[in-house]
Amino acid sequence: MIILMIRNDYSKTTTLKVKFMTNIKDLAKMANVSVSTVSRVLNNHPYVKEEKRLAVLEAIKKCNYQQNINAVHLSKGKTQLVGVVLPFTDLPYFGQLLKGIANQALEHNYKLIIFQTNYIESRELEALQMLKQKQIDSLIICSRTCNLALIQEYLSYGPIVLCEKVEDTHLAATFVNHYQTFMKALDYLYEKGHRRIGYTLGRKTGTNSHERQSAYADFIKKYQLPNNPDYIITGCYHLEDGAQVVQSIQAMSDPPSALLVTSDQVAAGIVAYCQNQQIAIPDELALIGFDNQPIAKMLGITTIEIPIEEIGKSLFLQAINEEISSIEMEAKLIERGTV
Amino acid sequence: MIILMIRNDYSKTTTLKVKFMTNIKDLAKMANVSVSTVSRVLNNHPYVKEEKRLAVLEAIKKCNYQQNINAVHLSKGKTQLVGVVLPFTDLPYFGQLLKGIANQALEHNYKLIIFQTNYIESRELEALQMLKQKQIDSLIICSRTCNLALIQEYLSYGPIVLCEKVEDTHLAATFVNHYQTFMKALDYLYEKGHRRIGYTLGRKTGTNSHERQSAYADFIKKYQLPNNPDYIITGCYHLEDGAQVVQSIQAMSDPPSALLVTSDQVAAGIVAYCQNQQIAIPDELALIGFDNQPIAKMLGITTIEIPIEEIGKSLFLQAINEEISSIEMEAKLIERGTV
DNA sequence: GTAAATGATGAAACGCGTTTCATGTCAAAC
DNA sequence: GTTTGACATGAAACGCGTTTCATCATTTAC
Repeated sequence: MIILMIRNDYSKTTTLKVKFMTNIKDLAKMANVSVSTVSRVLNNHPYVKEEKRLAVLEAIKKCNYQQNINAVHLSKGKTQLVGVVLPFTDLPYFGQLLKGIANQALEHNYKLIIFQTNYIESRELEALQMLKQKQIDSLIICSRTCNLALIQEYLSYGPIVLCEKVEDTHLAATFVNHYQTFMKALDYLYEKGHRRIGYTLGRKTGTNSHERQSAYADFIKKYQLPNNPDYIITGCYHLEDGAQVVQSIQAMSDPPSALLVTSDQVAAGIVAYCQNQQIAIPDELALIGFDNQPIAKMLGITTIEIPIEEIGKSLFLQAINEEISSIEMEAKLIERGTV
Repeated sequence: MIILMIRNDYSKTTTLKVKFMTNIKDLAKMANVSVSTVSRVLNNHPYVKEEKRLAVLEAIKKCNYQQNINAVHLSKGKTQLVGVVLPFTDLPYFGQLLKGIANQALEHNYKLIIFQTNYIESRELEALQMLKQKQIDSLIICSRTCNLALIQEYLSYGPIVLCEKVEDTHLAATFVNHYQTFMKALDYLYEKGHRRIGYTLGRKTGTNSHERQSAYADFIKKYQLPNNPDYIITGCYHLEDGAQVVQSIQAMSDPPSALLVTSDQVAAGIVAYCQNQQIAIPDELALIGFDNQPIAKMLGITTIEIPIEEIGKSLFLQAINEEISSIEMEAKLIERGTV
């Protein structure tokens, strides 16, 4: 039930307020100096006599002055704002990534503006537009659905940083080599005797998914394993998707004996549902998750650790740096009980 | 291991670019109209002859024109930006809240600017400053550590919305009645025969924690139960804090038989650790979580459902509305297997 | 046929800082 | 005693749209 009480009308206050806003010109008058001098004081520039500086400072205090930051932005052509494009804010992976970015932003006195896209291309475009419009100084794209070429068109308006492996471009990026990582995990399962290996993905498209797919393709070619398209299960993002994964496996005549899972969340969902269905892990079904989230530790899920916060940190630093760099982060297999 | 390759220098490009930026004045010249007319076209105002409109539109296309949004902001005194203050971005609760806010922001053509505070007061102050500086039109404070009086000082600069019960003020808010909810849960446990009931909190301070505390105090008074300060365990935010909770309970001579837990995450951590320690749930320890997250469903945790996304939605709507309202959301006990 | 309403359009003011440039002062340098 | 460099300061240009106001052209109304 919702209880609603209307208590006040805000608008009246606003109209009045406007007149009372002091600007730099008023300050100049009050302190008997020029606006230039006020600006110098405001920005801590040298060449202001202590006497005048104090006068300005006093005027500022007296009238509760506050810079209109929009004027500053217009004037400077910079906003100290970095855009962050990410599909969802409620997936732990992106939550942590954002945390890593946010902590650095704080340290460098930048603010973040969030574009939650739900993987809708037009929203990514909006973010790019804002770069062009100079509302943000640079843009971090944590995951995208739009074309790489499109992004490149906007490169001249400010740094754009990606979280995926990009070749031969002027784009900065921090990423893990998902091909290599996935291959390592597959090899590990092979060594452990698995020959029917499946995997789950979030979405079919996207660089990281493609890398995983091509690693898998190379893997089955390498060991001359049969290619079973059923073994690829997409649309797995959340904990609750785990049940569905197990169900679709159960429906197979020749189900996989091991699964490489999108994230630890999904892996946890699988573990839980298997417990429910009395499917023994790892004997009947082996699992490797991704990210090494707390939940993986809790449930003893073998996983691939990805330094998400570190990546976030790196992404941010690239966003505010002129130099374009490409940074690869190392992922690490953490053996626990699900293989 | 990190591989870094410096590929290019961005700065050269920027300096050049500036000269090539077209502005509204240029457009006016190109289309042979006044800047006012260009502005009218840009903003879809009436009273422009189709002929001129087309001329302007063509000029826009021809020179790849893009508004300098900072100039717009300065001129209009609005930014279509809403600030969101939240302590952490990587807690599911806040992730979901943000999702609810973000979805509405999108729908109303607003962007969000995130202030991750880690509960550091100065960062909350920064957000308030940005309201004063007009960088944001309004501010949503999901959780705060600063004084309410401080917030009120900034109220004249724009709407501020809180996510807690506030009395007798000009502050808008959407919240759940944590006192009532907590009491309901306590009563429920009492009915089920529990007399030694403890609870965990994130932090000791904060309105919501206080409400829970005072509900608890009233509860034990009502039933004349002993007041055992050990039964209150603070600092519980994450999954992994669950283990510590169980450990501290195990160390008690007279441990609680039931626990009201901060969040489903923490409850899940407790469940996992209890499984580990072979503590039977609910027989040896009953649990009620909060939020009704997927993990609670997965693990069969009895919990209090809180419509987080709904709250987020409401918070946003309040943020962009002139009217100041106070909206209470209903929480619901969901019985599962941990009581 | 004239008054009134409506449509169109541009000049100029406004929002508000930052930064460059020209000018002036004063002390150290030779 | 004059040159030079460092220190100080203000006027003005600049960044770029939005909006008001005045003006003029058409319609519509009666």
